Amino acid sequence: MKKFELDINLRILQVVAAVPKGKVATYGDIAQKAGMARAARRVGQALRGLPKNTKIPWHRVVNAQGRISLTEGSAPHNIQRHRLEKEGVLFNTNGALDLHRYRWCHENSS
DNA sequence: TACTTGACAGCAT
DNA sequence: AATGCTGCCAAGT
Repeated sequence: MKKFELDINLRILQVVAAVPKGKVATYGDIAQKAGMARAARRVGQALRGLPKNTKIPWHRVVNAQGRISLTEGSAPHNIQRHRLEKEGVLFNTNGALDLHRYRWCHENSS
């Protein structure tokens, strides 16, 4: 059996699902919170296997540059940006969003 | 079985 | 600022 792999994906998905609406997180953040500090790529792979109708808010995950890592002009990229904008996340002319503003900081208010 | 690729990120040059 | 290397881990060729 796969042992870990399943569990890892599950953890990643849980972390992604924990990102509040209107906020974003980087692959590195997700990886770290999932317990794999430098396995940012693993996060992308986990998200990559998600079905289109998944409930996981994968669109809230962007790269360290605050940009959508998917190929620009591609459908998924377009979808991600659209969803983020719909949640109030604004993009610069550069095609990037302000991580300093939207990044899901490890705040534990309350 | 070995090498390459990929929704990344951090550091060195 | 731009480019290259390394680490990380799974999947594809």
